[in-house]
Amino acid sequence: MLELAILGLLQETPMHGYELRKELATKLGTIRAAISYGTLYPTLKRLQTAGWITESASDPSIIPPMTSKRGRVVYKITAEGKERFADLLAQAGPETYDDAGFGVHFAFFSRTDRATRLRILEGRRRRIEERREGLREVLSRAGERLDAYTLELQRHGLDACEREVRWLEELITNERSGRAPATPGTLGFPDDLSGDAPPESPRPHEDRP
Amino acid sequence: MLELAILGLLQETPMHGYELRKELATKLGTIRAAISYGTLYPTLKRLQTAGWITESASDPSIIPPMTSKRGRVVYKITAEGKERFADLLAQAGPETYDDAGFGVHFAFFSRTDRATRLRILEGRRRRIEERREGLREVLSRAGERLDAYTLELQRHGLDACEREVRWLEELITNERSGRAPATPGTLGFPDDLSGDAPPESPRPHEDRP
DNA sequence: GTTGCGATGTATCGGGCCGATACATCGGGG
DNA sequence: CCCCGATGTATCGGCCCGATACATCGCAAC
Repeated sequence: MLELAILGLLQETPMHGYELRKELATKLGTIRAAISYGTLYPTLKRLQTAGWITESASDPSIIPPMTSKRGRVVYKITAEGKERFADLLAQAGPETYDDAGFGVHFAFFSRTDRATRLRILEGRRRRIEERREGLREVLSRAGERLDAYTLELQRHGLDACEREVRWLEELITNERSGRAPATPGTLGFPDDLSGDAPPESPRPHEDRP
Repeated sequence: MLELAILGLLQETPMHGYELRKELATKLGTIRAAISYGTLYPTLKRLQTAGWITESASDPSIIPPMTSKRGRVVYKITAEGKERFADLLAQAGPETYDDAGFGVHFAFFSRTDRATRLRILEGRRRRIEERREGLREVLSRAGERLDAYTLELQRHGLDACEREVRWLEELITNERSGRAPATPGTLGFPDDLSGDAPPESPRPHEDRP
């Protein structure tokens, strides 16, 4: 999952590890607070070995450099890396629909075509609906088997599920009618979108005044 | 974290692995769908080595047994295990407040005293508030840097944070006034609650009709 | 009746990700 | 001048996951 995120960010611009971590944190703030270095550096090494990214010494004219040994390392995506990114983004395994997987895919939706977006959105909805049904089951039939706190936890979880299903449903409706999510601002990254990018949003309805 | 959950469940009744997994799934359905055996069995081994639990051959008179080799293994908590459980439940490290950690602690709140419950609830609230502030920051100052989908993800996350803070606030208020969570049914497990158990709930207000 | 299938049940393996830790440079305030 | 916080790269032990293998039980279909 992290692989996809790194490839996605490096597609926008080359970066070094520290920067990557920060961008990851803001882009995926909902999913994971901040990626650990104990994950990041091994993953970068892995991607490098696979040939998806290359390591290049920092250009001293651009970045105020650490003047000597062990200077910062800038990572850059390769052509094969871009292919890999597209593959990962479009293919849907079961892990595509868990919390982390879905979040990463969603965060890069602007780099996908509508069909893929719909497929992922619907898969995620199905997943959450299953979770929801499981919780309803427990709440209805195991009312006396569990204590008050556990029940409260389940109720809160059920609520979150129902809320997410509604959210997904709205997104799916928007996709089908050819609208981007309800965002007042403009789209970022008008650079190299492949496939059809979502059109400007007409802001269907206002729920956060 | 799993250690705490296992100890908690085995405190109620001895069980074998398969059963444990199912109970774990219903008790922590909100947190993790189902624990992997690749996690469960090594953890059981670890707990056994540490002396928190013991392994005993299944009693054939109770459980319809698999008639021969590799019969099912029933795990039972030890006195040291109960101590360990109490320690884990009451102590609060930073991991106590992340999603999984908080969920497990909360699920066993009926085995804690009110002071501990309040401490954990407030720690969790603080954690979520920090996440919320981070998201607000990103949404306000990075409006043009991120694309519509990423922004929508952040908005949804922010919404979930605000909702959880409200939930926690309500729970904290209830705790302070000496009420259990708003549950219509009775408390389960009136067996060996240590410390002060939360009293019956007067169902303060109705928000899920 | 036997055959096959789904639920029950125990166990291992490779790999992803985490927190803790170590080490090094840089700019600025006391 | 010296220390401290931000920047920056890297490793290690450990938790947890998905995939896989293997074995038994009850039952229904053929």
